[in-house]
Amino acid sequence: MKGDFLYQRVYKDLKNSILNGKYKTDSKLPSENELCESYQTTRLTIRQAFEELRKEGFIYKIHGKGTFVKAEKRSLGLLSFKGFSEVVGEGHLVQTRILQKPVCKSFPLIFFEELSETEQEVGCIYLERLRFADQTPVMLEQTYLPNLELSVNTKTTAKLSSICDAPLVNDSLFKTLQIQFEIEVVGLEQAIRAVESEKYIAEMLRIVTKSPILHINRRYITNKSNFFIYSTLYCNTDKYAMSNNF
Amino acid sequence: MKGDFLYQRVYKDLKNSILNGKYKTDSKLPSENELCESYQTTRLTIRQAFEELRKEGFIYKIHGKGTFVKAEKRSLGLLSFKGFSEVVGEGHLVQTRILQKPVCKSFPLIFFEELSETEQEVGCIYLERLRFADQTPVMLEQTYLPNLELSVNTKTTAKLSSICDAPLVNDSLFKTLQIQFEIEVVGLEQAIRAVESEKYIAEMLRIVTKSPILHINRRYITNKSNFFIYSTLYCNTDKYAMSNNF
DNA sequence: CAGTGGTCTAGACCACGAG
DNA sequence: TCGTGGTCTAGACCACTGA
Repeated sequence: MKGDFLYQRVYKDLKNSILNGKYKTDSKLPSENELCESYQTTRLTIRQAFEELRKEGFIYKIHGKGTFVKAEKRSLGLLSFKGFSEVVGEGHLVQTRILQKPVCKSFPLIFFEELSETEQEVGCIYLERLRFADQTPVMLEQTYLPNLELSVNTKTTAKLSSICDAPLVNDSLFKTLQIQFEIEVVGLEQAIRAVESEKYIAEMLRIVTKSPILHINRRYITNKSNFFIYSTLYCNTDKYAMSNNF
Repeated sequence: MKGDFLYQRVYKDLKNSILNGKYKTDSKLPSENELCESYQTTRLTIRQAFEELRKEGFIYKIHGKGTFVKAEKRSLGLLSFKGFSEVVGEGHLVQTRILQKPVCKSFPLIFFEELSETEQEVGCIYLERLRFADQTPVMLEQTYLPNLELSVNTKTTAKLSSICDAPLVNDSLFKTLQIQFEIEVVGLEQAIRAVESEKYIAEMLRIVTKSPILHINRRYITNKSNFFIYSTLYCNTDKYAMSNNF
C-alpha cells in the first residue's frame, strides 16, 4: 500500500475504518478540523485524503454539515484504474487464472491512439488472464506491454521481457511491475462498447456465444513517460455490473 | 458556465485555449508558477483548475517536466456526470428528441439503493429523451425525479412538478433545474451492463432487436441533500464508444 | 544546475446547515 | 450563532527532469 505521504496514511486509516465498520453507512466522519488535530496537520492534507476517498465512492460531503459514509456498492468498481484485486477484493472472493503467461510477440492491435514508432518497433509482451469474483468468471483481460528497456534506480536498466521468465508476484501484473521496474499506474483512458461475445470469449466466461458482453479498450498511463500499458477487457455483466463514481 | 471562483475562470480559459487549438496535442501548457503570475494567485488555485482539466481528460502531467495537452478523444465521454450537450457538443453535432415530456407518475424501478420512504411517497416526474450525435441516435435516456417541494432562494418553495408545464430550457433538463430550482448536479453513481436490446429500444436506436447495447443505471447527486435524480440509459455503441479518464 | 510538479504548513474569509 | 466544508494566500521543502 502506498504510504509515503501523510495524506495517504490518513486515506488508508479512514478507508480501513469504513471497511471495518467503525464508520457505518451515512454516519458522519470526523470534521476536517478534528482530523487536523488528530494527525497534527493542516486542512489541505486532510482534504487530499478525503478527495481520494470521494473518487473511490467511499464518502460524500454536504456543505455546512459534514462528510459522510456512502452506502456499500453492489457492483464491481472496475471502471477505475485500480487493480482488480484491490477493487473487487474489498467485498468478494477474488481469483485469477493465467491463460497465457507473458510472451513476446508483435503488437497486433490499434487502441485509442496509434502506437508510437518506438512501440511498433519493439513489439510487445502479451498475457491473458481470466478473473473471478466469488467463483464466477467476470472478466477476460488481454494485456500488451511495449517491450522496452526501462531505467531502474536511476542508473541501471532492465529489459521488460525479463518479466516472461518468472511468475507474477501474487498473480498481480501491477505489483510485479512496481517491484521489478518501479512502474506505477497513475491513470487510465478507456472506451467501452457492448458487443456479441465470440466463441472463445464466451467459453471462457461460461456464457452462451453471441450473448452481450462489455468490450473495453484501455490505455494505462504510468509514471514512466511514454510507457503505456494496453488492455482489452471482455466482461460478463450478468451477475455483477461494472460501476464507478464521480 | 460556472465562473464564480478564480480556479473556475482559470479552468475555463485553459479549456477554451485547448479547444480553440491555441495549445495543441502534447504541447506544453504554462507551468504552475507562470500561471500564478498571470492570474496573480497561488499554486493551489492553479492546481485546482488543472485537476478539473485532468479529470475531464484534457491534460496530463509529468513530474519534473510540465503539464501537457492530451490527444483528442474519438469517443463520447459520456461516462462522466456532465450533461450530454456539454460533453458531446465539443466535437459533434448534438440533437435531442423528447419522446415523453415530463409527467407525474409513481416510481416504477429500483435503482442502486432502495428509494427512501419520502421518495416512494411523493412519486416521480418521468421523461424520456433520445440523444443524437452527428445524426446518429446514440442514447435513449429515461429519467425519474422525485416529485418534491424544493426550497428556492432560501425563503420560497416550488413544486418540482411545475417542470411539467413548460418546455425544457434548450432541451436541457440540467439547465432547467439549475435556473428554476437552483439544483446543480455534483456527482454520479452508475452501474453498467451489456444487455440485449428490447424491441422498443432497438427501434428508437435504429438497430436490430436483441443486438447488444449498454444499459446504465445512474443516480445523480445534487447540491440539495437527499435530492437525487435517477436515470436509465440505453446506448448504441456501434459507431461511438463511451469513454472516460482517470 | 534551474525549472517543474508533489506535498505540506499556518493561517484567512466565505457560504451553507442547523439549532 | 457556531461548526461545517469551499476557496484562497504566501510561503516552504522535496523529487524528478533535462541541460
